[in-house]
Amino acid sequence: MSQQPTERERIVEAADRLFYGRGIQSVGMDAVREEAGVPLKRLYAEFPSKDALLSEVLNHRAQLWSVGIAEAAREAPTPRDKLLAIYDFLGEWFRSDGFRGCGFVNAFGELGAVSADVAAVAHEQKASFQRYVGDLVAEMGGSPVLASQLAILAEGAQTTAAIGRRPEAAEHAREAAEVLIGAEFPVES
Amino acid sequence: MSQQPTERERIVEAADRLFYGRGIQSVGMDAVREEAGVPLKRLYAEFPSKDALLSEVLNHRAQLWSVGIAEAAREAPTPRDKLLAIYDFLGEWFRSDGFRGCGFVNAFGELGAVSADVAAVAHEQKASFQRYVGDLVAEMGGSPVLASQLAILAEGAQTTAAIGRRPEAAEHAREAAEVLIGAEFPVES
DNA sequence: CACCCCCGAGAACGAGCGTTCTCATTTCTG
DNA sequence: CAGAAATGAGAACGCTCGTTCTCGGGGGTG
Repeated sequence: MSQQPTERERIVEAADRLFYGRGIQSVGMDAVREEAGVPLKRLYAEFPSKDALLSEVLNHRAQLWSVGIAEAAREAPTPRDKLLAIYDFLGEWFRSDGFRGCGFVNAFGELGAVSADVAAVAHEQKASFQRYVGDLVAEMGGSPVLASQLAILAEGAQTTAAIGRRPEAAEHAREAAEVLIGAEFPVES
Repeated sequence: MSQQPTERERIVEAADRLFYGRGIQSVGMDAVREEAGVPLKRLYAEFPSKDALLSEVLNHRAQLWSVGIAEAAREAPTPRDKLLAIYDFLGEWFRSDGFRGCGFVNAFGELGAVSADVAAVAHEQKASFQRYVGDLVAEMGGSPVLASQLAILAEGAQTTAAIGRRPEAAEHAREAAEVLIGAEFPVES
Protein backbone atom coordinates (compact mmCIF):
# COMPACT_ATOMS: atom_id res chain seq x y z
CA MET A 1 0.00 0.00 0.00
CA SER A 2 1.14 3.54 -0.62
CA GLN A 3 2.55 5.64 2.20
CA GLN A 4 1.57 8.96 0.69
CA PRO A 5 -2.15 9.28 0.07
CA THR A 6 -3.46 8.47 -3.36
CA GLU A 7 -5.36 11.13 -5.24
CA ARG A 8 -8.64 9.44 -4.42
CA GLU A 9 -7.82 9.67 -0.72
CA ARG A 10 -6.83 13.29 -1.07
CA ILE A 11 -10.21 14.02 -2.58
CA VAL A 12 -12.01 12.17 0.20
CA GLU A 13 -10.08 14.01 2.88
CA ALA A 14 -10.67 17.38 1.26
CA ALA A 15 -14.39 16.69 0.94
CA ASP A 16 -14.50 15.49 4.52
CA ARG A 17 -12.95 18.72 5.78
CA LEU A 18 -15.48 20.77 3.87
CA PHE A 19 -18.57 18.66 4.53
CA TYR A 20 -17.79 18.41 8.22
CA GLY A 21 -16.84 22.04 8.56
CA ARG A 22 -19.67 23.67 6.64
CA GLY A 23 -22.37 21.08 6.14
CA ILE A 24 -22.96 18.98 3.07
CA GLN A 25 -25.43 20.89 0.97
CA SER A 26 -23.60 24.12 1.71
CA VAL A 27 -20.52 22.80 -0.06
CA GLY A 28 -20.48 22.68 -3.84
CA MET A 29 -18.49 20.26 -5.92
CA ASP A 30 -16.47 23.22 -7.11
CA ALA A 31 -15.32 23.91 -3.55
CA VAL A 32 -14.30 20.28 -3.23
CA ARG A 33 -12.36 20.54 -6.46
CA GLU A 34 -10.54 23.61 -5.21
CA GLU A 35 -9.77 22.13 -1.78
CA ALA A 36 -8.53 18.89 -3.28
CA GLY A 37 -6.59 20.68 -5.99
CA VAL A 38 -7.76 18.42 -8.80
CA PRO A 39 -9.65 19.17 -11.97
CA LEU A 40 -13.36 18.56 -11.89
CA LYS A 41 -12.89 15.93 -14.53
CA ARG A 42 -10.76 13.75 -12.30
CA LEU A 43 -13.15 14.27 -9.43
CA TYR A 44 -15.95 12.82 -11.51
CA ALA A 45 -13.64 10.12 -12.81
CA GLU A 46 -13.14 8.93 -9.22
CA PHE A 47 -16.71 9.41 -8.02
CA PRO A 48 -19.76 9.25 -10.25
CA SER A 49 -21.72 11.76 -8.16
CA LYS A 50 -21.71 13.88 -5.05
CA ASP A 51 -23.77 11.23 -3.30
CA ALA A 52 -21.12 8.62 -4.02
CA LEU A 53 -18.43 10.94 -2.74
CA LEU A 54 -20.41 11.65 0.40
CA SER A 55 -20.86 7.96 1.00
CA GLU A 56 -17.12 7.38 0.88
CA VAL A 57 -16.49 10.43 3.03
CA LEU A 58 -18.75 9.08 5.73
CA ASN A 59 -17.14 5.67 5.61
CA HIS A 60 -13.74 7.30 5.86
CA ARG A 61 -14.89 9.25 8.88
CA ALA A 62 -16.25 6.11 10.51
CA GLN A 63 -12.84 4.55 10.01
CA LEU A 64 -11.13 7.53 11.63
CA TRP A 65 -13.41 7.30 14.62
CA SER A 66 -12.90 3.63 15.33
CA VAL A 67 -9.17 3.93 14.81
CA GLY A 68 -9.08 6.89 17.19
CA ILE A 69 -11.02 5.07 19.86
CA ALA A 70 -8.89 1.97 19.51
CA GLU A 71 -5.74 4.08 19.64
CA ALA A 72 -6.91 5.75 22.83
CA ALA A 73 -7.58 2.37 24.38
CA ARG A 74 -4.20 0.93 23.41
CA GLU A 75 -2.40 1.71 26.65
CA ALA A 76 -5.34 1.06 28.90
CA PRO A 77 -4.82 -2.20 30.77
CA THR A 78 -8.36 -3.14 31.79
CA PRO A 79 -11.72 -2.95 30.01
CA ARG A 80 -12.73 -0.31 32.52
CA ASP A 81 -9.74 1.83 31.56
CA LYS A 82 -10.44 1.31 27.88
CA LEU A 83 -13.97 2.54 28.43
CA LEU A 84 -12.82 5.60 30.31
CA ALA A 85 -10.24 6.28 27.62
CA ILE A 86 -13.15 7.03 25.29
CA TYR A 87 -13.93 10.16 27.24
CA ASP A 88 -10.31 11.26 27.29
CA PHE A 89 -10.27 10.86 23.55
CA LEU A 90 -13.43 12.96 23.34
CA GLY A 91 -11.88 15.66 25.49
CA GLU A 92 -8.96 16.05 23.10
CA TRP A 93 -11.25 16.08 20.10
CA PHE A 94 -13.57 18.68 21.64
CA ARG A 95 -10.63 21.01 22.10
CA SER A 96 -9.24 20.55 18.63
CA ASP A 97 -9.66 23.22 15.97
CA GLY A 98 -12.81 23.11 13.94
CA PHE A 99 -14.63 20.70 16.22
CA ARG A 100 -18.25 20.83 15.26
CA GLY A 101 -19.91 17.83 16.86
CA CYS A 102 -20.37 14.35 15.53
CA GLY A 103 -20.22 14.28 11.75
CA PHE A 104 -22.75 11.46 11.59
CA VAL A 105 -25.23 13.28 13.76
CA ASN A 106 -24.80 16.32 11.54
CA ALA A 107 -25.16 14.35 8.33
CA PHE A 108 -28.16 12.51 9.71
CA GLY A 109 -29.88 15.73 10.72
CA GLU A 110 -29.25 17.31 7.36
CA LEU A 111 -29.93 14.42 5.01
CA GLY A 112 -31.11 11.42 7.03
CA ALA A 113 -34.72 11.98 6.12
CA VAL A 114 -34.03 12.42 2.44
CA SER A 115 -31.25 9.93 1.80
CA ALA A 116 -31.60 6.35 2.95
CA ASP A 117 -27.87 5.94 2.42
CA VAL A 118 -26.92 8.66 4.86
CA ALA A 119 -29.40 7.37 7.42
CA ALA A 120 -28.00 3.86 7.09
CA VAL A 121 -24.36 4.89 7.42
CA ALA A 122 -25.11 7.02 10.48
CA HIS A 123 -27.12 4.22 12.04
CA GLU A 124 -24.38 1.71 11.39
CA GLN A 125 -21.68 3.89 12.89
CA LYS A 126 -23.67 4.37 16.09
CA ALA A 127 -24.42 0.66 16.24
CA SER A 128 -20.75 -0.10 15.78
CA PHE A 129 -19.79 2.21 18.62
CA GLN A 130 -22.39 0.59 20.84
CA ARG A 131 -21.01 -2.84 19.99
CA TYR A 132 -17.54 -1.62 20.97
CA VAL A 133 -18.78 -0.32 24.30
CA GLY A 134 -21.00 -3.34 24.79
CA ASP A 135 -18.14 -5.76 24.28
CA LEU A 136 -15.94 -3.98 26.79
CA VAL A 137 -18.72 -3.80 29.33
CA ALA A 138 -19.51 -7.47 28.84
CA GLU A 139 -15.83 -8.30 29.29
CA MET A 140 -16.05 -6.48 32.59
CA GLY A 141 -19.12 -8.49 33.52
CA GLY A 142 -21.40 -5.48 33.26
CA SER A 143 -24.97 -5.33 31.99
CA PRO A 144 -26.13 -4.22 28.54
CA VAL A 145 -27.97 -1.32 30.15
CA LEU A 146 -24.70 -0.04 31.58
CA ALA A 147 -23.21 -0.22 28.09
CA SER A 148 -26.10 1.75 26.69
CA GLN A 149 -25.67 4.35 29.41
CA LEU A 150 -21.97 4.78 28.75
CA ALA A 151 -22.69 5.25 25.05
CA ILE A 152 -25.39 7.80 25.85
CA LEU A 153 -22.89 9.76 27.92
CA ALA A 154 -20.45 9.83 25.02
CA GLU A 155 -23.15 10.97 22.59
CA GLY A 156 -24.43 13.65 24.93
CA ALA A 157 -20.95 14.95 25.59
CA GLN A 158 -20.45 15.47 21.87
CA THR A 159 -23.51 17.62 21.32
CA THR A 160 -22.99 19.48 24.56
CA ALA A 161 -19.40 20.27 23.67
CA ALA A 162 -20.31 21.32 20.14
CA ILE A 163 -23.44 23.41 20.54
CA GLY A 164 -22.93 24.48 24.13
CA ARG A 165 -19.24 25.10 23.49
CA ARG A 166 -18.41 23.23 26.65
CA PRO A 167 -15.50 20.83 26.17
CA GLU A 168 -15.61 20.04 29.89
CA ALA A 169 -18.53 17.84 28.94
CA ALA A 170 -15.91 15.16 28.25
CA GLU A 171 -14.67 15.20 31.82
CA HIS A 172 -18.18 15.39 33.22
CA ALA A 173 -19.17 12.39 31.15
CA ARG A 174 -16.10 10.53 32.29
CA GLU A 175 -16.88 11.14 35.94
CA ALA A 176 -20.45 10.05 35.39
CA ALA A 177 -19.21 6.91 33.70
CA GLU A 178 -17.01 6.13 36.67
CA VAL A 179 -19.97 6.52 39.00
CA LEU A 180 -22.19 4.29 36.87
CA ILE A 181 -19.52 1.61 36.59
CA GLY A 182 -18.86 1.87 40.30
CA ALA A 183 -22.54 1.47 41.06
CA GLU A 184 -22.70 -1.77 39.10
CA PHE A 185 -19.62 -3.17 40.84
CA PRO A 186 -19.91 -2.07 44.45
CA VAL A 187 -17.07 -2.42 46.92
CA GLU A 188 -14.64 -3.78 44.38
CA SER A 189 -11.62 -2.67 46.29
CA MET B 1 -55.26 36.20 22.32
CA SER B 2 -56.86 34.04 19.68
CA GLN B 3 -57.78 30.46 20.49
CA GLN B 4 -57.48 29.21 16.94
CA PRO B 5 -54.07 29.82 15.46
CA THR B 6 -53.51 32.88 13.38
CA GLU B 7 -52.34 32.46 9.84
CA ARG B 8 -48.82 33.41 10.85
CA GLU B 9 -48.78 30.62 13.41
CA ARG B 10 -50.15 28.16 10.87
CA ILE B 11 -47.28 29.02 8.57
CA VAL B 12 -44.74 28.59 11.34
CA GLU B 13 -46.18 25.23 12.34
CA ALA B 14 -46.29 24.00 8.77
CA ALA B 15 -42.70 25.08 8.18
CA ASP B 16 -41.65 23.48 11.44
CA ARG B 17 -43.17 20.14 10.42
CA LEU B 18 -41.34 20.24 7.11
CA PHE B 19 -38.00 21.58 8.34
CA TYR B 20 -37.89 19.14 11.22
CA GLY B 21 -39.09 16.22 9.16
CA ARG B 22 -36.94 16.64 6.08
CA GLY B 23 -34.19 19.10 6.90
CA ILE B 24 -34.12 22.76 6.11
CA GLN B 25 -32.38 23.09 2.78
CA SER B 26 -34.28 20.09 1.47
CA VAL B 27 -37.56 21.96 1.88
CA GLY B 28 -38.45 24.64 -0.64
CA MET B 29 -40.62 27.64 0.06
CA ASP B 30 -43.13 26.15 -2.33
CA ALA B 31 -43.47 23.10 -0.10
CA VAL B 32 -44.06 25.39 2.87
CA ARG B 33 -46.71 27.25 0.89
CA GLU B 34 -48.46 24.00 0.06
CA GLU B 35 -48.27 22.61 3.61
CA ALA B 36 -49.53 25.86 5.10
CA GLY B 37 -52.20 26.27 2.44
CA VAL B 38 -51.49 29.92 1.80
CA PRO B 39 -50.43 31.76 -1.31
CA LEU B 40 -46.76 32.49 -1.69
CA LYS B 41 -47.57 36.16 -1.54
CA ARG B 42 -48.95 35.95 1.97
CA LEU B 43 -46.03 33.85 3.06
CA TYR B 44 -43.65 36.60 1.99
CA ALA B 45 -45.94 39.21 3.50
CA GLU B 46 -45.49 37.55 6.91
CA PHE B 47 -41.80 36.69 6.57
CA PRO B 48 -39.35 38.62 4.45
CA SER B 49 -37.21 35.59 3.71
CA LYS B 50 -36.70 31.91 4.35
CA ASP B 51 -34.07 32.81 6.94
CA ALA B 52 -36.55 34.91 8.86
CA LEU B 53 -39.08 32.12 8.72
CA LEU B 54 -36.51 29.62 9.94
CA SER B 55 -35.60 31.89 12.80
CA GLU B 56 -39.20 32.03 13.97
CA VAL B 57 -39.60 28.30 13.47
CA LEU B 58 -36.66 27.62 15.76
CA ASN B 59 -37.94 29.99 18.39
CA HIS B 60 -41.34 28.33 18.20
CA ARG B 61 -39.70 24.94 18.67
CA ALA B 62 -37.73 26.20 21.67
CA GLN B 63 -41.01 27.35 23.16
CA LEU B 64 -42.58 23.93 22.60
CA TRP B 65 -39.66 22.25 24.28
CA SER B 66 -39.64 24.34 27.42
CA VAL B 67 -43.41 24.12 27.73
CA GLY B 68 -43.24 20.36 27.34
CA ILE B 69 -40.57 20.01 29.99
CA ALA B 70 -42.42 22.26 32.38
CA GLU B 71 -45.65 20.37 31.72
CA ALA B 72 -43.95 17.07 32.50
CA ALA B 73 -42.64 18.51 35.76
CA ARG B 74 -46.00 19.88 36.83
CA GLU B 75 -47.10 16.92 38.93
CA ALA B 76 -43.65 16.11 40.26
CA PRO B 77 -43.44 17.12 43.92
CA THR B 78 -39.68 17.41 44.43
CA PRO B 79 -36.86 18.81 42.31
CA ARG B 80 -35.54 15.29 41.98
CA ASP B 81 -38.86 14.14 40.53
CA LYS B 82 -38.97 17.11 38.22
CA LEU B 83 -35.53 16.18 36.93
CA LEU B 84 -36.51 12.58 36.37
CA ALA B 85 -39.68 13.71 34.64
CA ILE B 86 -37.47 15.06 31.87
CA TYR B 87 -36.55 11.53 30.85
CA ASP B 88 -40.15 10.38 30.95
CA PHE B 89 -40.99 13.24 28.66
CA LEU B 90 -38.19 12.19 26.36
CA GLY B 91 -39.46 8.61 26.33
CA GLU B 92 -42.86 9.71 25.07
CA TRP B 93 -41.31 11.99 22.48
CA PHE B 94 -38.97 9.29 21.22
CA ARG B 95 -41.93 7.01 20.59
CA SER B 96 -44.03 9.62 18.84
CA ASP B 97 -44.48 9.58 15.09
CA GLY B 98 -41.87 11.35 13.05
CA PHE B 99 -39.35 11.68 15.86
CA ARG B 100 -36.05 12.55 14.27
CA GLY B 101 -33.84 13.77 17.08
CA CYS B 102 -33.37 17.25 18.46
CA GLY B 103 -34.36 19.88 15.95
CA PHE B 104 -31.68 22.24 17.22
CA VAL B 105 -28.95 19.68 16.87
CA ASN B 106 -30.15 18.99 13.35
CA ALA B 107 -30.36 22.65 12.43
CA PHE B 108 -26.96 23.30 13.96
CA GLY B 109 -25.38 20.47 12.05
CA GLU B 110 -26.89 21.59 8.79
CA LEU B 111 -26.50 25.35 9.03
CA GLY B 112 -24.62 26.20 12.21
CA ALA B 113 -21.36 26.76 10.39
CA VAL B 114 -22.92 28.93 7.73
CA SER B 115 -25.53 30.91 9.64
CA ALA B 116 -24.61 32.71 12.83
CA ASP B 117 -28.30 33.02 13.58
CA VAL B 118 -28.91 29.30 13.59
CA ALA B 119 -25.81 28.69 15.68
CA ALA B 120 -26.92 31.29 18.19
CA VAL B 121 -30.46 29.98 18.53
CA ALA B 122 -29.23 26.41 18.99
CA HIS B 123 -26.66 27.53 21.55
CA GLU B 124 -29.25 29.52 23.44
CA GLN B 125 -31.75 26.68 23.61
CA LYS B 126 -29.11 24.32 24.99
CA ALA B 127 -28.01 26.94 27.48
CA SER B 128 -31.60 27.45 28.53
CA PHE B 129 -32.10 23.74 29.12
CA GLN B 130 -28.92 23.61 31.15
CA ARG B 131 -30.13 26.52 33.26
CA TYR B 132 -33.37 24.67 33.89
CA VAL B 133 -31.55 21.53 34.99
CA GLY B 134 -29.00 23.56 36.90
CA ASP B 135 -31.66 25.39 38.87
CA LEU B 136 -33.41 22.18 39.88
CA VAL B 137 -30.13 20.55 40.85
CA ALA B 138 -29.15 23.60 42.88
CA GLU B 139 -32.54 23.54 44.58
CA MET B 140 -31.74 19.98 45.56
CA GLY B 141 -28.37 21.06 46.88
CA GLY B 142 -26.48 19.29 44.10
CA SER B 143 -23.36 20.39 42.30
CA PRO B 144 -23.10 22.09 38.90
CA VAL B 145 -21.22 19.07 37.60
CA LEU B 146 -24.18 16.86 38.42
CA ALA B 147 -26.40 19.26 36.50
CA SER B 148 -24.11 19.09 33.52
CA GLN B 149 -24.14 15.30 33.67
CA LEU B 150 -27.91 15.10 33.78
CA ALA B 151 -28.10 17.38 30.75
CA ILE B 152 -25.53 15.27 28.93
CA LEU B 153 -27.67 12.19 29.56
CA ALA B 154 -30.69 13.92 28.09
CA GLU B 155 -28.75 15.02 25.01
CA GLY B 156 -27.23 11.63 24.48
CA ALA B 157 -30.57 9.91 24.82
CA GLN B 158 -31.95 12.06 22.02
CA THR B 159 -29.31 11.19 19.44
CA THR B 160 -29.25 7.55 20.51
CA ALA B 161 -33.00 7.28 20.17
CA ALA B 162 -33.02 9.05 16.82
CA ILE B 163 -30.10 7.56 14.93
CA GLY B 164 -29.88 4.28 16.80
CA ARG B 165 -33.67 3.94 16.76
CA ARG B 166 -33.57 2.98 20.42
CA PRO B 167 -36.27 4.79 22.39
CA GLU B 168 -35.24 2.79 25.48
CA ALA B 169 -32.43 5.30 25.68
CA ALA B 170 -34.87 7.45 27.65
CA GLU B 171 -35.27 4.83 30.36
CA HIS B 172 -31.57 4.06 30.40
CA ALA B 173 -30.79 7.74 30.81
CA ARG B 174 -33.33 7.99 33.59
CA GLU B 175 -31.80 5.11 35.49
CA ALA B 176 -28.37 6.60 35.05
CA ALA B 177 -29.67 9.92 36.35
CA GLU B 178 -31.05 8.20 39.43
CA VAL B 179 -27.69 6.59 40.09
CA LEU B 180 -25.82 9.87 39.65
CA ILE B 181 -28.21 11.72 41.91
CA GLY B 182 -28.03 8.92 44.43
CA ALA B 183 -24.25 9.03 44.39
CA GLU B 184 -24.25 12.71 45.25
CA PHE B 185 -26.72 12.23 48.12
CA PRO B 186 -25.74 8.96 49.74
CA VAL B 187 -27.92 7.18 52.28
CA GLU B 188 -30.69 9.73 52.06
CA SER B 189 -33.37 7.34 53.23
C1' DC C 1 9.12 15.26 -37.16
C1' DA C 2 4.19 14.11 -37.52
C1' DC C 3 0.38 12.12 -35.41
C1' DC C 4 -2.60 10.90 -31.79
C1' DC C 5 -4.21 10.38 -27.33
C1' DC C 6 -4.87 12.33 -22.92
C1' DC C 7 -5.51 15.83 -19.62
C1' DG C 8 -6.38 20.33 -17.40
C1' DA C 9 -9.12 24.56 -17.21
C1' DG C 10 -13.11 26.40 -17.45
C1' DA C 11 -17.39 27.27 -20.18
C1' DA C 12 -21.92 25.45 -20.80
C1' DC C 13 -26.21 23.19 -19.72
C1' DG C 14 -30.20 21.97 -17.20
C1' DA C 15 -32.60 21.72 -13.04
C1' DG C 16 -34.09 23.55 -8.63
C1' DC C 17 -35.13 27.24 -5.74
C1' DG C 18 -35.69 31.86 -3.36
C1' DT C 19 -37.97 35.81 -4.55
C1' DT C 20 -40.73 38.97 -7.33
C1' DC C 21 -44.10 40.15 -10.77
C1' DT C 22 -48.45 39.83 -13.61
C1' DC C 23 -53.00 39.79 -14.11
C1' DA C 24 -57.56 38.21 -13.70
C1' DT C 25 -60.84 38.00 -10.03
C1' DT C 26 -62.88 39.32 -5.91
C1' DT C 27 -64.17 42.25 -2.32
C1' DC C 28 -64.89 46.25 -0.15
C1' DT C 29 -66.61 51.34 -0.37
C1' DG C 30 -69.22 55.38 -1.67
C1' DC D 1 -73.80 49.88 -9.44
C1' DA D 2 -69.05 51.82 -10.43
C1' DG D 3 -64.56 52.15 -9.19
C1' DA D 4 -60.56 51.03 -6.34
C1' DA D 5 -58.02 48.29 -3.63
C1' DA D 6 -56.62 43.84 -2.29
C1' DT D 7 -55.91 38.91 -3.21
C1' DG D 8 -54.84 34.38 -5.16
C1' DA D 9 -52.63 31.48 -8.56
C1' DG D 10 -48.97 30.80 -10.93
C1' DA D 11 -45.52 32.46 -14.32
C1' DA D 12 -41.09 34.61 -14.50
C1' DC D 13 -36.40 35.97 -13.09
C1' DG D 14 -31.90 35.40 -11.50
C1' DC D 15 -28.83 32.68 -9.21
C1' DT D 16 -26.59 28.47 -7.61
C1' DC D 17 -25.06 24.01 -8.34
C1' DG D 18 -24.44 19.18 -10.06
C1' DT D 19 -22.90 17.40 -14.14
C1' DT D 20 -21.16 17.37 -18.87
C1' DC D 21 -18.86 19.29 -22.86
C1' DT D 22 -15.27 21.88 -25.50
C1' DC D 23 -11.01 23.20 -26.66
C1' DG D 24 -6.20 24.03 -26.53
C1' DG D 25 -1.84 22.18 -25.28
C1' DG D 26 1.61 18.57 -23.95
C1' DG D 27 3.72 14.22 -24.06
C1' DG D 28 4.43 9.82 -25.85
C1' DT D 29 4.94 6.80 -30.13
C1' DG D 30 6.03 5.28 -34.92
